[in-house]
Amino acid sequence: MRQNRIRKMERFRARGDEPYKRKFERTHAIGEVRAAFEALEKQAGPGEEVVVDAVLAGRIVARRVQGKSTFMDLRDESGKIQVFMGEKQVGPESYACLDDLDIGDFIGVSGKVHRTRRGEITLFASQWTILTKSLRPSAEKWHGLTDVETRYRKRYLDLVANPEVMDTFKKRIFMIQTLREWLLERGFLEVETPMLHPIPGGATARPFITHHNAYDRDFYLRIAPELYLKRLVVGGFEKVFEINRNFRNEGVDTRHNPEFTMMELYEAWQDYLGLMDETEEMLHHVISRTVGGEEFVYQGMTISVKRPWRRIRLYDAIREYAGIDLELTRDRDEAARMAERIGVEIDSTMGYGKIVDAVMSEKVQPHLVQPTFLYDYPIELSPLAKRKPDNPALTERFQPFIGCLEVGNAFSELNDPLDQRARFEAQAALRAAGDDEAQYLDEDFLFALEIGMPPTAGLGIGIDRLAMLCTDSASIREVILFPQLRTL
RNA sequence: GGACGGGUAGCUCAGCAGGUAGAGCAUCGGACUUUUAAUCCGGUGGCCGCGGGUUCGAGUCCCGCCCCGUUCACCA
Repeated sequence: MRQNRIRKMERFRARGDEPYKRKFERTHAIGEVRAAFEALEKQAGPGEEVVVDAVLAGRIVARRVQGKSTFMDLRDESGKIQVFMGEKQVGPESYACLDDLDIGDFIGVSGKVHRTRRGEITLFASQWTILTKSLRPSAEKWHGLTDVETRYRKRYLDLVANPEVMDTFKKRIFMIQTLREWLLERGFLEVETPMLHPIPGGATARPFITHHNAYDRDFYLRIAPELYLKRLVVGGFEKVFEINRNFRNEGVDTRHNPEFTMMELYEAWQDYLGLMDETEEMLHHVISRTVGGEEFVYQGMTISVKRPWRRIRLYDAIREYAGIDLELTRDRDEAARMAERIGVEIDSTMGYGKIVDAVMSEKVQPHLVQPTFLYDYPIELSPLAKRKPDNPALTERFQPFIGCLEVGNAFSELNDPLDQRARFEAQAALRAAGDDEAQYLDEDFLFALEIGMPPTAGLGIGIDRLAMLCTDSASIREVILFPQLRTL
């Protein structure tokens, strides 16, 4: 089949017609000409014929040949239009060359746009030219491309065969743009911090390791930008954010890709409750703009982002949904017994914090369909968050959940350098005890805190998960253009 | 890493009682100037994921491996 197409390509060349053209001047994108035509039709009187002259370019996605007339569907990024070519209209010589076209080829066409008798907006061609010859067929016209592995490994085929996939990614793009504009309008400055970290910090996760040859040092792909963004706040930036990739060397599933996109912001003079208000406003704005309303459906769940959102203390949520009161104890073993009694599996390596976290994910999270903030987390789970003044076992931290997905994480940032050092040391002890996800001690970050970071609140939003919600995608791979698969 | 499901033509899929590998679409040839999943007639096309085994004979049964999906474990 490929050989056949190469022969056709060569025939164009033999006729002195380059099959891989350079620039092509269009008068309209396909979507534009459709809109222009429909607008004129609305103005036109009854029986009055509407015609638009147009030069269009696009990929042939379907072809219906009828002897001396041929219909094709032509698609560009903005839409699809039917093209009619008649032997009389384009000339017999040019018409004969249509034999050398295939589905997948790019052509340029000029002519007049009318409606056919059957009501289809159609470009009646007077001339056409090959722009790019395709040498391989992509997919079947009716079923498209459904093989998930091919869709992910060869995303270009997915985009060609399944137009709704492009819609999904355009929604993601729009969502990020809306988020960025919201932040910029409120005076946040977008910054870029390193991807290569000498010490991986800012989250509890296993890092990817790489090597710098000239320095002969190992570096880690960042697991979070947090500690660098806070250094900027130390330096005097008061409102900063970054939208960029994080890398975590963990398992891959429908909600986790090894590289994922995170928005992190830091705001001086703010605390977690104030930031909760801002987060609610921000997510409400971004989601409702992206899905086109305050309600949307995610995996069969109807979700309303109408404000105000529910706010519930983590321990209260556990009491409500798990029926146990973990706040009564700080003892690891007792917490483990309570968790096991309600069927949550606990293993001996889990500390108090992880037990609370396990109960939350298994018993609480599945109920958080409508937007909900959980807040006030135990200190063991939050080594970078400020303690609550009235209860040093808790931190000023919250997480927004929507559609049972955890979409973010925020807290009043710990800016007491001595407390931060003690927390890092506790993490180091966990690490020594075999927890390879415990956080590393970053001496320079502590130095920065000793210089002084003003009161600050920080927020991270998982962009991919937000995109999943806005596009009703069951898997994170549906919202990442090139998701990570095993190399073949 | 475990469990379950899957890998057959370019695409979407059938075939499993072990007996020469099938359909639709695409493609190639023929008819057709208003079709839109066009229609009608005829044709081409396959390391049946990879490797081993059982058998006269394996897409089909057995063993090992690879890849994908779902899920559990770990995590965001």
